[in-house]
Amino acid sequence: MGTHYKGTKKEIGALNAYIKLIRANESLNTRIHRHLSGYGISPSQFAVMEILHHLGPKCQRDLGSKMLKTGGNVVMIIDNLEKRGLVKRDREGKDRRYVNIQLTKKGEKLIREIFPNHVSGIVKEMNILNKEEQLELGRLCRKLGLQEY
Amino acid sequence: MGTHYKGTKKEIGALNAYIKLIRANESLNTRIHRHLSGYGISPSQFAVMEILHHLGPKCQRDLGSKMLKTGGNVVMIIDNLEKRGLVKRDREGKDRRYVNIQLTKKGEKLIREIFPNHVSGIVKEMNILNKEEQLELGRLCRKLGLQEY
DNA sequence: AAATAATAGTTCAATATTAAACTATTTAAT
DNA sequence: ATTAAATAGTTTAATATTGAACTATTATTT
Repeated sequence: MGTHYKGTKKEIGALNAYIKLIRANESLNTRIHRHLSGYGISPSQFAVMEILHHLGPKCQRDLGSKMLKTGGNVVMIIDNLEKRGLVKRDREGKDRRYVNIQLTKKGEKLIREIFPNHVSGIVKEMNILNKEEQLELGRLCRKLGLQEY
Repeated sequence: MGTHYKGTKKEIGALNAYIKLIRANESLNTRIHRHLSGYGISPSQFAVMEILHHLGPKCQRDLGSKMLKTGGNVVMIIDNLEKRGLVKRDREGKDRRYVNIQLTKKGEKLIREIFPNHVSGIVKEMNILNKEEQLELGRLCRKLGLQEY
């Protein structure tokens, strides 16, 4: 593990931490999303349904900013969820630019069915870290994520 | 920040740490890869070129396993790099199943040009954590990434 | 009020990504 | 040696993802 780049200690330290972060993320995500394939649902589709389930209806812009994805991407994800009858679009607010997205009955039923597996998968994976380590990981990641340039 | 799910403390702790990990990763990656767009090179293409630059020629299977990507995906990435004359395929080993991938002169020149910006971007981002925090982040991430089920 | 800015969403082209079916080659089993 | 199993790579279909150009609507400026 670790970088093969020859640089200053500061550079090597930064690269090693970064590489481990992205590898942990990719490896965890692969395992945690494995159970979704049985439902024919993609990780992005699941992410949208989870937000709608826990936070209620949201416009596409809000969904995109929560998932850190672009507008065009959100259109595609919602299109595919709508085709399967899991969410519906509604453009009836005062401001006609916004499209409100909400789960259908079918979508609500599905996310209630899937979500417990999702949680137990995450718990199982994160369990290799104790409570304090999980808190520390969260603290470090939050510092990194919050930066803006 | 944090989950809105109502569950046990253990569940909430695991979910919060996980969410912060993936958000840090997505947010960091977006910023760190920004400089690539000027070269018309995608993050995946860059990842391949970086591996070939630091470790020498590799077959597609090895590239895939280092990047945690599927075989079909590697084919596509190499196709696009090959079209631009940045890498070349070579199927001349004893075992004719393997395709050896190596940087062309043009590819080598480009990665030498891009890589310093990449390193300085990562250093700049990781700099919000001190040396000890970077080590601790690496340790925690490695534990998470190494799990196998 | 008319012109201009900004905002939400859509479309499009290019690349990424996976999973599954497939081809070609090599290795193992009988 | 022939068959069976494993391995490396390719192809295909579906979804994801971005960035850029575009439409429609609302807010701001003058």
